[in-house]
Amino acid sequence: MRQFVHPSSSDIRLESVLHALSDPVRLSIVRQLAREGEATCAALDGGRPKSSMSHHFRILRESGVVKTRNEGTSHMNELRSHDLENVFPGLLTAILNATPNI
Amino acid sequence: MRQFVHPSSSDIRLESVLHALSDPVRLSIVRQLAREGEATCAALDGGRPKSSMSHHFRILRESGVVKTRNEGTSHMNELRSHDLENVFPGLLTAILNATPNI
DNA sequence: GCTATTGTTCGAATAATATCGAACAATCGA
DNA sequence: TCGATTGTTCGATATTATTCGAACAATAGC
Repeated sequence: MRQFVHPSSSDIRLESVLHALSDPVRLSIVRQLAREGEATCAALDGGRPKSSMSHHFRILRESGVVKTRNEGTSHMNELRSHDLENVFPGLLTAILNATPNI
Repeated sequence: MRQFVHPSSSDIRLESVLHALSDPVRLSIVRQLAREGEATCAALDGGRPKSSMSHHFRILRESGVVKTRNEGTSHMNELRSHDLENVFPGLLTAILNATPNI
């Protein structure tokens, strides 16, 4: 529960971002973060076990999609929208504009 | 070697597209198709075994990224740029604009 | 029809991911 | 300091992907 791995902007790889976002659970996390700005892990778990969510947050973090900071006992997550826009202009926007499957 | 599975535009799912493009081999196929317009499977194999490539082309086809048509004994592939643009505006452009990793 | 060419399909081995309970770590408040 | 709360890490299992040789299918040309 110590320091998180956050790649620097220049280390964000397109394949990793696409892989991170190709999972339904993670994509829905990202959509919710886009709506709400930031949220704790618990607020995003949708009833899933903590260990599963922790895994998904790690993938999102290590791919460069999400930034996590400590906030007391909880962890606050936000999208790295600016960094992503710098590295892959238009990508996150296009993904967020896509209609979620019915 | 008969009819290929090509989802209709409305059946193209974002997760599937992202997953298809999260693989380095498939991403490089897509980049090459974007440059050259269309190409046969053989022209895109980069020396890899045919069975491996056939697998990747299937993923690209079934996710809706690529359209394959018979052309004699060979198969001609092209990006479904228009369909993708309609369903996920800006997505393919953003991905193709991203600099390939060095 | 025979042969060469181009891909697909099958099958099996290997690798990578996902899922989740249980144990652990860090912080807050009483 | 003792719980309670919030996540992470570990370990084990299950599912899914990747890779590739070998066999098969379709077409073209002779």
